[in-house]
Amino acid sequence: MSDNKSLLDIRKMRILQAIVDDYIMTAAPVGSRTVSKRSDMGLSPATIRNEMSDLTELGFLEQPHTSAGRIPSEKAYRLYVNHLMDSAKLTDDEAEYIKRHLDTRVHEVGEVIRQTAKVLSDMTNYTSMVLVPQLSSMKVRRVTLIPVSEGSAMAVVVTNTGVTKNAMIRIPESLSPDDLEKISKLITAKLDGHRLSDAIESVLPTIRAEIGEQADVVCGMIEDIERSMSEADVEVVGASNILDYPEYSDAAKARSFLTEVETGNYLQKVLTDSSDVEMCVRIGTENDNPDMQDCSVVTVTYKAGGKNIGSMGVIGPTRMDYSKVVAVLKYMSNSLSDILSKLLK
Amino acid sequence: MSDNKSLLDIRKMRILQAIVDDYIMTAAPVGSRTVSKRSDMGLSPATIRNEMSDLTELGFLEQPHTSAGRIPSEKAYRLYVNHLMDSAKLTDDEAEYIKRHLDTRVHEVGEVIRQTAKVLSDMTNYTSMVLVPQLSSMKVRRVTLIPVSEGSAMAVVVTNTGVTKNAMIRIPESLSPDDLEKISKLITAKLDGHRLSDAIESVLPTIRAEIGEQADVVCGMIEDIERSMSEADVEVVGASNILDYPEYSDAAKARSFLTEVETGNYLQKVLTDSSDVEMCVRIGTENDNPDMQDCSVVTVTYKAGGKNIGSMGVIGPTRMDYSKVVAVLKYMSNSLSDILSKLLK
DNA sequence: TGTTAGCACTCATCCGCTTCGAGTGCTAAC
DNA sequence: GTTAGCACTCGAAGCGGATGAGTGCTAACA
Repeated sequence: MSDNKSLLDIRKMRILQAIVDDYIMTAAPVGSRTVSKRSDMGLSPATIRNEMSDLTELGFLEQPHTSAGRIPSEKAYRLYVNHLMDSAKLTDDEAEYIKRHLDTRVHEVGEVIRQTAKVLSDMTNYTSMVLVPQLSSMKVRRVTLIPVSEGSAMAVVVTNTGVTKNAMIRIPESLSPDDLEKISKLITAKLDGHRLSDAIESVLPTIRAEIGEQADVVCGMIEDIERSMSEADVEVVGASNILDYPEYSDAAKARSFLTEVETGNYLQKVLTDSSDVEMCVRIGTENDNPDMQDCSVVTVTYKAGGKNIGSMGVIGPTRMDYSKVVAVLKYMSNSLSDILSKLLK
Repeated sequence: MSDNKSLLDIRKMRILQAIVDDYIMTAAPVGSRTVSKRSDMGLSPATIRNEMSDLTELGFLEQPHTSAGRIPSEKAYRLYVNHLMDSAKLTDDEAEYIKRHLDTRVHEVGEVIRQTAKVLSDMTNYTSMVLVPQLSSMKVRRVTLIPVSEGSAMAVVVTNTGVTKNAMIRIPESLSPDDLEKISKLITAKLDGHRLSDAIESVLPTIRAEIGEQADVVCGMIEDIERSMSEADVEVVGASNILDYPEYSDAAKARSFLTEVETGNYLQKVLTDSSDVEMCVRIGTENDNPDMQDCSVVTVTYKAGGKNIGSMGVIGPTRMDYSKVVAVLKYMSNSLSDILSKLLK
């Protein structure tokens, strides 16, 4: 893994970097001549060729056929991401663009998340995804049950950070609106300050102990609520951007990508799995979903009040502009964290 | 419009029907030989050719080039939809499939709508869309305001049919949770039995008259709520199905279709515009959105308690299997109406 | 010993050519 | 009114040579 770097002398690394840079831009196999001209190393194509031959043998480059140039392997992208790419800063224009489009006057979390996803997709021209802040990590401040019809109610949970989520739950038909109001107050009193995920273990026994008769009903509701709330919501934008890239000009390939994105299962999995890693890059077959194995996924986390509360990411072809994507994501992570920190008091 | 029919004798109509049927299946220009064989009219290709020549002159057929077959024009699809197609019944298997997948035990409206969209898309292999039942047509039963953070609250509206919707609204920072509870009860009392859309005109003045001091605050909230609630929600499924059809093998074309579907503006417009027409078919340029002018959109309404409360539809290439789409939509409209009528008491 | 010019070789792509065949439209005969 | 026959059109597919980007090897050079 980290051996990769030591296997290569500086010259090989610079050549590899030049090749990856070029391939990311053009999507066409890169020849020795191009590298010789582009990299200002003052080496002739012949020399470059020798080095490229070595790089191929080492598994960093691949040859579509004898007389084409070379294209980077996944191993090359991995090295590129870890050591080679110059971590680009955003231009002033880009930073300005983000500032302008992430409207800080918006006062609803969901709206901010949607804007973030939109900006992310617009700036990178790849598919973006943002995990809506997850309740499980926050403390409950209030639970409200609203009667909807015979046997069903809507449960609204508000957290200490002001994030809300709601779900329909089934209730015994015998409960009156007044009963629900009482139960709301009871549950709020009991859960206030606790994490929902902890509630099952720590709070339910107390309730059972304190109120004899209807304890089962109330506990059942809390379990229902906990179950509904632990489902992750993901905002996805720009799925169709993938059609701009020649590697997806094959309709079947585009289709399987888009279908996977539409269902969102894998994206959700990636985002929740990475929601405690500041930055994470999955390249090609590092994705365990077969339909995503010629994509790369880059994710970052975002915070509120110094604590990770969600993550977001970008999906594109393995030949994506990692440097730009990383720069945009880092910037956006900070912006979103700032906004949410203010918004969530 | 209805002249179209009278312009054509029965034989021409049958030939046209055979051509459209064939083209819908194959997406390839249809030649006289094929029609002669497929339609059991006992006519030679030469005769068919004469008729096809007439049909071309009348604007029902088009010729990609001299030596190809003919393809139906939009005018032909229109005639086909209005008069020609045999309104297929679903097979027992298909009806069975729908029954099995529209789980009537589900007790949440949103879930039923999502299932409906999924089934619609799976059965037709086109893109489906379902308008979530709109509050504006229903009567309010309860409005609940839940404090979320300084200055903002969540408003949850429950209607007489048990449909719910919620929105974040801004509130004066001075309001306490108790104030909100009082206001909730006040608003509920005032709006109960009224349509939200009527509330502005009929109820606001009463409120202003009755409670002097905080009337402005309350009325402002009601207006906020009314605004949020009147936004239509659409569930879209199967956008990537379009890539299965050769007319969208061009990446640019597929892209503009998918982008339009992703934003959903046009779909929402179509569904709301058609939400009082039992069935509506828009063929090609009958769509006023330029990106959708080689699609067709078929919509139907659905009811609860005998009253239209929403609509759903299917989007595909102009060469879509209208007969099947219409059959599926009609069946689904009935199923969904039944389910919702029970669900919404 | 590392670098480079030179050169033969490979192979996808392009272009022009031909062939093929599906389909038309017209005419003349039934 | 219908149909067989036939010349004609034109895209699609197949073929062959030219093109050129790119390689790998060798031999000479600093």
